Amino acid sequence: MTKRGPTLEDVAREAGVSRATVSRVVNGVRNVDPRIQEAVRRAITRTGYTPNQAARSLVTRRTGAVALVFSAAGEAFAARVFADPFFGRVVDGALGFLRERAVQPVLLVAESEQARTQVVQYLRQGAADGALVVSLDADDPLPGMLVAAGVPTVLFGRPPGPLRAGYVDLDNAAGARLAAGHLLARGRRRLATIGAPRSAPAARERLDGFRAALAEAGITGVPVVRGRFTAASGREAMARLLREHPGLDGVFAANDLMALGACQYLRERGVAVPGDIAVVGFDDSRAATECRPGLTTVRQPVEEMAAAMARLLVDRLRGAAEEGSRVLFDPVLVVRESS
Amino acid sequence: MTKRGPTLEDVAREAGVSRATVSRVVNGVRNVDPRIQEAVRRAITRTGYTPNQAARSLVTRRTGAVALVFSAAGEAFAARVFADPFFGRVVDGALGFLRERAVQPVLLVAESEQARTQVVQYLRQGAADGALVVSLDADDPLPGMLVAAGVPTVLFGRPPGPLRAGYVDLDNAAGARLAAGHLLARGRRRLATIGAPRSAPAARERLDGFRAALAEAGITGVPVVRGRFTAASGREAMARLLREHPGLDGVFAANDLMALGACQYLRERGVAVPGDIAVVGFDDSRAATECRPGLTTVRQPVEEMAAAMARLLVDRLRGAAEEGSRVLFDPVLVVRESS
DNA sequence: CTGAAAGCGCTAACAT
DNA sequence: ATGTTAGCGCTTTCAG
Repeated sequence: MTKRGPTLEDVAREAGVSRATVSRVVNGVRNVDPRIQEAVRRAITRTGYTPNQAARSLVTRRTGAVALVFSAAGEAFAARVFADPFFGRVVDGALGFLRERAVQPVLLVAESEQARTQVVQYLRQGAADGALVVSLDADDPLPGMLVAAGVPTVLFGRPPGPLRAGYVDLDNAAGARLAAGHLLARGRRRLATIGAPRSAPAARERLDGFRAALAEAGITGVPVVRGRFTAASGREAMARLLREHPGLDGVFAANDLMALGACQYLRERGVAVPGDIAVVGFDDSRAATECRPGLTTVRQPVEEMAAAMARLLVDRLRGAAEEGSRVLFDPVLVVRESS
Repeated sequence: MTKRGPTLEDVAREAGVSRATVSRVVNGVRNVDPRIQEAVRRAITRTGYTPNQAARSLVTRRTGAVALVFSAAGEAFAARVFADPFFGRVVDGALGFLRERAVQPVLLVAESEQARTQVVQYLRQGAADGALVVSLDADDPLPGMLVAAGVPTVLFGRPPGPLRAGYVDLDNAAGARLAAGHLLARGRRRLATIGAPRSAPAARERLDGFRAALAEAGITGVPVVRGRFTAASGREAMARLLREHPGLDGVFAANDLMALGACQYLRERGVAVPGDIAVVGFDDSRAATECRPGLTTVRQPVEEMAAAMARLLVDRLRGAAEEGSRVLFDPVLVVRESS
């Protein structure tokens, strides 16, 4: 049923040369007479030849593609992933880097156990040369499965345990310190935090860093309510904080979306931001700029980090980087109106 | 550098049978002695064998994967795609269907001309068996390029011209009529619309349908301001409408995100929704339920439509469906608080 | 029910 | 600088 297109053989015959020569031209190998190159090129356009990737991969053991895998369990996973600007930034960052190098990025979504198995199988079968993995849970088995399957892997965020995989990460604790310092400098002392599920390592570092910084300033017992990285959960968390700790004057949220939800809630309740309560988010995503008032936040250079992941992987595939290479980024405080 | 794993040959030797037999077992062909099957299975686990997809594809001309392509030009395309709940719903719908059939979904993003070329090349080289395409612009060359490259293709939305591709679509005009009828029934007569770029066919049908329905009720000259499908553009459009047509009592937006932006703006300006101005959106995305007040909207069953696309493609790959098959869905009005 | 053998289309030594 | 040749790992007739 699939009509087979022209092969190297056909082009070779058309151009009156051997398969090998055509292959050389196609792959841009030097040492081919310019006139013959030209003839081959014409034969290629005349026949409408396209290399067969399967045949090529079979011998080169390469595909020229790299997978970008988003992993986490849950209902309507894609709908949630696509609702969070964070992932879009990762995609933009990785794509920008890969396109330039003519590496084809393919996005894979591992939203369930079945999906995880399928994704691992797909990659272990050689559908891509390596994987960039963004996993949301510390206990996600996917990174380990990929590494065990021999797939060159680079992670967003330090893996919870030792793993033969490279990674790119932000100094989350330092970012949290920036947020803490800012709130303190603004004279806020009755602080609270909106956290994330315990399984999210980055968010955990943020909260720990925040509390550590406050502890150094003599402030302890900072309340935490956990959200799920969504604006809706930020609202709920804020509602609860307000109920249980009426005297608050400052809130630090583990990401912008939750900070946004918190701001919305406060505004609806007639609580002034930053007048009554100052709010600081984390990420500097679109949500931060679209928030009214503009959200003060800790910038995480997601696009650059994703590009760094891609670079790490590409270098490693070329043999130019170690298996466990890593790159750390520094956060920057972006002050807007919310605090 | 890539360590090559065990091959069929290795498993065959281990099990004391021929390659052909192992292949039969792996591919679930009947007519294999149960005892031999068992022996082969053990040999497979013992050796840790995984089939090499390239070798397999080379002979079968199949990959077992299907591409889901998002296409449209623009800066930070992925960031925008990921900001719109619509795409997440498409992904969830398609993935749900494909997973069950053990077809691997791979997401491809065509955000620039270069990307388009790369994507077409990738698919024409046989990296996937077919493509599900969600394209935002009527003048997007990608669908045509894919069809010309011989890639079995199914589109979201009717293609602007004749194309040997299947598609799934919503009766957008009917949806717009529902919105119009609802606003009229609510006694609204001074209506306006927030549209989308002229290049978006679906949005165009919505506006045309809306105006046609109003014309039947004797209302003409309905103002249009065009947005870009984003909440921010919805705000701007609403601001302009309010400025230029102060007496409005109802607005129909071509998607929920823009309706959401409009509601936010109205609220900030102290205009009551639906008291002063009734608002109707389109899609019934998450944005609709998260909007305050809840957004009245025309439901588009995106997940089902995406699943239908996947079914169309899979059937066609099996030879069980025609090249140009199509499926049409009916919209449903979902009344919430905004009108 | 199983095995032998012929490729699928391509790259990469190796010759020339 | 070009051609010849030997596979890459798998499926699939075709015999048996």
